[in-house]
Amino acid sequence: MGKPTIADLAKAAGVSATTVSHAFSGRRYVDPETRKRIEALAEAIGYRPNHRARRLRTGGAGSIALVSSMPFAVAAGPSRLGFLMEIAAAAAVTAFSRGISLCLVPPLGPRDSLDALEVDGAIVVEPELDDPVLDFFFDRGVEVVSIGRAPGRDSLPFVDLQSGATAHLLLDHLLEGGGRVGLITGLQRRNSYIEMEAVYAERVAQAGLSAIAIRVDERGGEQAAAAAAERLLRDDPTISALCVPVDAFATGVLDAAGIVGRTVPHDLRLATRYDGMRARLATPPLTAVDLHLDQVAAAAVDLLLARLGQLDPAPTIVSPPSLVLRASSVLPSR
Amino acid sequence: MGKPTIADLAKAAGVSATTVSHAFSGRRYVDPETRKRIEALAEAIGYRPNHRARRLRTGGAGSIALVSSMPFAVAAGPSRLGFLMEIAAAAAVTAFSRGISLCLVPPLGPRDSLDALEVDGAIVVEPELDDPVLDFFFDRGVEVVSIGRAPGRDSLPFVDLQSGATAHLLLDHLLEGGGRVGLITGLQRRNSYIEMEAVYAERVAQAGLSAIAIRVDERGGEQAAAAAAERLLRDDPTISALCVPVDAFATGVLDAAGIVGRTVPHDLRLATRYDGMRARLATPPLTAVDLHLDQVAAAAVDLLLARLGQLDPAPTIVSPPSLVLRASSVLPSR
DNA sequence: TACCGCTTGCAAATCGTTTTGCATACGGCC
DNA sequence: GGCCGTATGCAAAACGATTTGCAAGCGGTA
Repeated sequence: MGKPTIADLAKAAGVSATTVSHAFSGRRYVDPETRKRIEALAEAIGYRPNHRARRLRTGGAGSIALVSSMPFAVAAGPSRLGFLMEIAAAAAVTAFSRGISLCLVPPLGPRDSLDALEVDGAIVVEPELDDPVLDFFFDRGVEVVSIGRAPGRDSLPFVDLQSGATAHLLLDHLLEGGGRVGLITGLQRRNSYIEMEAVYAERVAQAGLSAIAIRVDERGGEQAAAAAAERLLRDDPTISALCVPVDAFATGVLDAAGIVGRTVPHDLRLATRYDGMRARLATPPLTAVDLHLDQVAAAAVDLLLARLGQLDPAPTIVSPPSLVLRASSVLPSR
Repeated sequence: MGKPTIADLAKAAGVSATTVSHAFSGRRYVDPETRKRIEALAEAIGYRPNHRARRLRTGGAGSIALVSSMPFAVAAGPSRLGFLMEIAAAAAVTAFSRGISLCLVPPLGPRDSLDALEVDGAIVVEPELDDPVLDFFFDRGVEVVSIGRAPGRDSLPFVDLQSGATAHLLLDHLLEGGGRVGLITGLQRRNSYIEMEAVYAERVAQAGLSAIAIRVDERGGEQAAAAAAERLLRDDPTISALCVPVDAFATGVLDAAGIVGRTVPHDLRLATRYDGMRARLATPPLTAVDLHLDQVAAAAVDLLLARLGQLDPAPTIVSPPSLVLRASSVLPSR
């Protein structure tokens, strides 16, 4: 016969299933001695409550989804993979410590392929404007929080990536080197780009400089950025620094700089946003921002659980972003 | 009132719940016209079958786990993160295309934190000898397959990482450059290390050379490898090439080479296994092996589903590993 | 007419919990 | 002794689907 059920355990302990249930849940008083006996017996016969039955009764799936709003692997090498996966790893750890599991959800393909998914809530990473993935979950009545504000959806709860502060860190650093500073963001309308562009416009105006900002389609990856940067650098030789938040774009720019004969950082200073392997291993290594993604991920999980009523709302603390200076933007002092 | 149930739909269509169920599952004939009506009505009232109820009845969780047998992030930067996450991304896509979802499971911490996990099966990535994670799932009666053979568990189904072939590719390439070739593997007993060491011993013997092989604790990461390599290179200046399967170790060796004043590839040729971002972005870029992890991941998902009886066993094809030559092991031809 | 087989549909059991409403026992109090 | 409140436990009703066994309708055949 199969796994022992609550009825088996009840029979063994000489009580009813109700009492067993109460003994475990504590929702009603059970004689301590009875409870002890039940617990010991449960251990002995190897009883474990059936999740499926419990969930049918109580509702709730016991899991949450982590969703990328972008293709996992863009054609030429995984672009946001590092970013997403660093979050995924941290989120999985936090989720499991809270007793729920984490489903990794690939970007929306054909609608129905996601029909199998059953989760209590979802975390969407850096949604873009009118992101279809948000509608998808809304339709299903699934609670959603985002990492990074969702443009055009002010009511959606989110964990702030503090893109404004990040933008200031990067741009101030590049601007204080003097010269003309350009900006390369993504074509998609994500909050981090929007804030970055706003701060850029403001700073450039303050400094009395003209803006040089272009957008590249994320799906083009490194190559698209390299091509765009090459054009930009040829058109405008006065550019002395570039702020390139997307790390894959930044390494593309590095290639472009090589092609047009500019040395980084001497002829072109460069900084990016996400401080991942890409930034650290680039040649030269890229100045970047520590976004504390592990904390962000943990905060997102807790925020979601709080909204689901499974956790008391206790705001997790996320450290402010901090600049990590590297050779790509720092001229060696002589 | 809540979401429509099968009873609501049945009433609306003027049939019984049974008929509705059969109309969807096709397990028994229903009049095509009736079925049409049911389907149209389902769409109209927004009926979607309740997963929880279905699962209680049929058994099955509708999801599988992907498990790392190592800490996600080892102290000094994610070492195997790239490897694991590349698999995770591909596995998620394949799993969802098969109508099941993928849970990312952090390495075993306190036992009970995994109690929430409910999956039909698990994929364990490169288990080591006596890996506790395997026992954990066996205890729970969860079907397991591994990526890379599980040492000491010959009966466990697995997707071959073709470590023998990989070893031959790397070692033959390094050996044909002449000189003495050393090997740095991991202390943990994973199949890929074991096979690599075996092939190494064989090849070195064939060539009439003496073996220089050391093992480094994976948990020490890049630094530990750098320290070990530095010692090795100082002790034995005749070493002309190193085969370092762990990518994080390989970049550590790169550092060590710099410290002892060796230029790669001129004074030391270097090759690693996993062709990830680390290998590609290192300076110089590292010769590596394309393991076709996307195919491996897809094959693992399908193998698991086949074992669960949810898929007809149709062996997925995994391309043989292929060498990716890069500057770390190829002397510029003059 | 009686019988058979085929098509189509329904009622009811089942999966294993949680939870509600009721029952029993018992002690204390007037 | 009668009454009431409290402590403890049980029976039974959900939860929403799947699946089995049975039956009605119907045409064809002997």
